[in-house]
Amino acid sequence: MAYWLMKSEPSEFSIDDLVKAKNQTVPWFGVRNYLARNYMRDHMRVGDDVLFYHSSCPEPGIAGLARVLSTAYPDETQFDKKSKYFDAKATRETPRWMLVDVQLMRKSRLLSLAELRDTPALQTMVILQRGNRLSITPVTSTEWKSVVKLLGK
DNA sequence: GCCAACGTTGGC
DNA sequence: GCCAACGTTGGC
Repeated sequence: MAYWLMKSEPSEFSIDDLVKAKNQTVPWFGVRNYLARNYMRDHMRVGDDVLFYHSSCPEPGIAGLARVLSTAYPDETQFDKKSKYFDAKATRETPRWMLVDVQLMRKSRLLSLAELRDTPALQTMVILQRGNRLSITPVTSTEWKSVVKLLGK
């Protein structure tokens, strides 16, 4: 069992969108970074736990808990000429971008970035390291437990 | 394969 | 809107 933090811009896809989504599940489309892709393709397993993080917004922070619902499969948006995620170099025979399905466990209070920074037990989080911009990062079990504790219940 | 230029991310 | 950080591109 592994733990992950996955960033989403709420203007594009928020925790409330996930609450409303069919089966409260979303294909994690739009990742266009190789390391983040590799985490999904090579390291995520069904049942892994996910921190759903809101980025590039007025109140960045953890907005809910989710889990990995599928193994990796091709991201359809890479084939869609009308999508901003279209990739001319990707083909169905040799897809370049893979994703997993993510299902809501529960929406939480917003655990703000400031609060994360103020929590000694969370200083090791990749997302808090200087210069880190990766949209998917591994989380340790210790960090996970600390976050759940801060969220309460 | 190097590396300068350029583009993107994302908090502030 | 700024800008630090870092990934990608492309000429050589």
